[in-house]
Amino acid sequence: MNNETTLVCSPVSEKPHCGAADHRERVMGIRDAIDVLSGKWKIEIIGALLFGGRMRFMDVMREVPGIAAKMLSKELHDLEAHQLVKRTVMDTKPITVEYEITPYGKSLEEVIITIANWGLSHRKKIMKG
Amino acid sequence: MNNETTLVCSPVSEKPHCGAADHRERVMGIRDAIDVLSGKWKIEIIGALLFGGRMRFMDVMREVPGIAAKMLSKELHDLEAHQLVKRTVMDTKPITVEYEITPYGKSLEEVIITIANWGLSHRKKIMKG
DNA sequence: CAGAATCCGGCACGATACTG
DNA sequence: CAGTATCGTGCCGGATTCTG
Repeated sequence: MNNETTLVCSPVSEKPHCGAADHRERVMGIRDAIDVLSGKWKIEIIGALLFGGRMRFMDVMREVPGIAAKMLSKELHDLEAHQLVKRTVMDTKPITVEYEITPYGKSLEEVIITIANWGLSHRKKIMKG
Repeated sequence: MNNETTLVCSPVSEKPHCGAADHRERVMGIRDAIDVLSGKWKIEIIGALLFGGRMRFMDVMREVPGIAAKMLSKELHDLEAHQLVKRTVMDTKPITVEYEITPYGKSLEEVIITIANWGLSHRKKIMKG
């Protein structure tokens, strides 16, 4: 995963007259999205921040059960590099840091909700057997 | 990844009267969805099958640029185990196999489209910046 | 053509300990 | 509290070869 905000695929070389077979574009879109959201934790973290609002490191840990501090730290930095999350350091007595979704990160809300809803219905289906 | 169709999280223990803090459920949903869709390729494969319709192994390979045969085979089996994809063996002279999205797999269409669209707009943003 | 088998490197992820 | 540092491991995923 690059720190730089690059694209996975090279831009569309040519698209003479937008005809059929533009799934190619969709595939590229999927690839770019996966690139940003890859891994076991990113989507959960964004979801937590999205629905929990601005919160501190430890709060995020609580909202994302099972994640290790190192992972959370790394993923948050990745998300910050992609401008999806904003980090704010408060100089209180013991230093506190707050994280929140950026306006751009908000654009992921629909994606997250859609995924969460599907997961929930999938869970119900599995539980019924 | 389990072969069995299990859930990552244990079911909701109690939810007295659906009050606040039900992001917990959403987080569980996200986790279940990630579990099914994890990895670098699954979403792309589903997308290809969703928009490309029933097709053969080699066609899927063409639709998912860069994937190795082993990966594609493995991912397709995973998806089949989760009942998202159906495999059909035709006994032609050189054996051919066809893959297609199941009705249940269709339920992922909204998810995939949402992701693809976000990825596309993200791509545009990055290219400008 | 559709894949199974094998080999292999890297990194995603985890556990623990330490710091300001 | 909010992290870094360090160490270890599994498995993800790629390349290649073999089969029916």
